[in-house]
Amino acid sequence: MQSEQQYLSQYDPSQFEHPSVTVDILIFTVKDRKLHLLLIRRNEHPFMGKWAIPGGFLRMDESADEAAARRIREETGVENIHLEQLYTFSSVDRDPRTRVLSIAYLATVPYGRLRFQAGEGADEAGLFAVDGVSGESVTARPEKELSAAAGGLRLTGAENEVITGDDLAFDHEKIIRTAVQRMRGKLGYTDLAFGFLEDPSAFTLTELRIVHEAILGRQLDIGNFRRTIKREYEAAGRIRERGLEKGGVGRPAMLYSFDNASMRDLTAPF
Amino acid sequence: MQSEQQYLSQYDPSQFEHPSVTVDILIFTVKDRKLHLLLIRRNEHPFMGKWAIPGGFLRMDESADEAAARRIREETGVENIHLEQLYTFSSVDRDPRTRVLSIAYLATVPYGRLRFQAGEGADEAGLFAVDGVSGESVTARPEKELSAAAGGLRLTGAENEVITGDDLAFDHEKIIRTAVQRMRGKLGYTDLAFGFLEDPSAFTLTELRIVHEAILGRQLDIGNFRRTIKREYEAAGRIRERGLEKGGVGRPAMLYSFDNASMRDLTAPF
DNA sequence: AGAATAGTGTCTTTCAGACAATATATG
DNA sequence: CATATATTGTCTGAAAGACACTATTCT
Repeated sequence: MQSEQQYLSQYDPSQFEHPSVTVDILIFTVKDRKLHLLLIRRNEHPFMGKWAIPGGFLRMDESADEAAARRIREETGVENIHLEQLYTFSSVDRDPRTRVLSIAYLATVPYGRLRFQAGEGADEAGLFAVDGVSGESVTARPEKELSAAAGGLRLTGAENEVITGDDLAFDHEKIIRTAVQRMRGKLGYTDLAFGFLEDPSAFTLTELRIVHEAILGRQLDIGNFRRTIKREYEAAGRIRERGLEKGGVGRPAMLYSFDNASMRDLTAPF
Repeated sequence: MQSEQQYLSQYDPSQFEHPSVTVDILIFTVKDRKLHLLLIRRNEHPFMGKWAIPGGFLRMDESADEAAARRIREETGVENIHLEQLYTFSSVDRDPRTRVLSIAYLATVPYGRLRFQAGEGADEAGLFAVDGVSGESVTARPEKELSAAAGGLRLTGAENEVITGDDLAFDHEKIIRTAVQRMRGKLGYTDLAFGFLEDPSAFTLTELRIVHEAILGRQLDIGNFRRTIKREYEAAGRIRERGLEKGGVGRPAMLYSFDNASMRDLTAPF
């Protein structure tokens, strides 16, 4: 009988064929009261010239979480932002090169911290406003066919350039739709919105509301929003008053601070 | 300049090292008013003798969804059951053999349809009642360390055999906890519970409530449960009355039918 | 004063939880 | 009738949504 030691020393991982694994990161931010997504234009085959979600191959010495954090650092210079796993896309034919799995991550970045860096291949990067993901098409499985019409994703870039699913590489339209739906769904019972604040230690409730409105794609009642947030967060001691805002037009707002370390993740469930 | 055709024909997928990818399936069922999980005892290294979530390597010609469906068919003889992706576990050291990613799936199977088949390696299989997953530890990221104490997972098998995290292979304790939490979280706003009904075209509201209670691990108020279900499902035409139950003790219950095809999945979001 | 923004209060409806009461079967 | 199960109803308090009102700043 073999011991576990012996077994491990003789194990040959190359006896089976393995798929490639990439990590793709949906980098979201809020700018001009709207939800935006960072895409890069591919300058290589396949899908040369199309827009794509930034990503890269998973290295053998890093977990998917680590790979996602590394790629977002390389792509945007940003560190320590909120990052959560979204879904693993695995259709056999999703990449024409060979079998490629994609573990998709969702990142929330304050706009002020975003720096577009010329990527490795000097890719062109673009921020696109996300409109027209149907509010309720909460019904489909990500990997099943989502009719492009229903839910019609619209992305609006600089100089009002509008792109649609056809201008995206791979199955990235499907991935973007899944991500937007997930964000909307989780907004209400997670701390997702705080990841977009420029300064979580000094923000106004109006700023927080604007983040919520950008994600949901609709206006919220000012009074009801304040009441709800205060009940959920201030009563529990998770946000605190930090004195009045300085400068600006109109009545100065109360500043609040949120302890980023207390961010609830809720990645898998719910 | 190379055409896309040329590029693809010259692409060599073996230029990088690739991780192995497995699909693990958490097969849940409801038996004796309790949530149960199917585990198999490993008869090979590594973790020989420990209990594990059934799974297998992803083949190059199948998606992860297909692999999960295939494995559950092989393991239990069951087809056409509800299956959803849970999370992809990717820690570098989670498998001592080599780098192995696991895409975890969650399956909901009516107890009456479960058939234990002697697996490929004639593994011993066991159904374990799931107790003592802390109701609220909704705070952690699945891949981060979850203190084994908090949430203390307890699995009770045949003849009251109790096993804990130490008796499980790999990081499977973490995966099981993630799955149970996810089920609880999604129970309220998805159709998850219907996947456990022996006959979705003829069930009573009491049967449906027992499924909810098993998943949540606590009793529910009978009247309030009925009211809520009827509002959510009967008003929307998603369940229908199908006449009275026959036989049994006490007042016969109304039978309802649920159209399985209308199952809302909500895999990724929410 | 007027414009702009922040913040409070009130009314109504919806809904969840606790719990009581009624209905219909079997033995 | 007793027992068991199913089904309906009632009361209360919490919370969401619509909307009106007040407060504080700047120009």
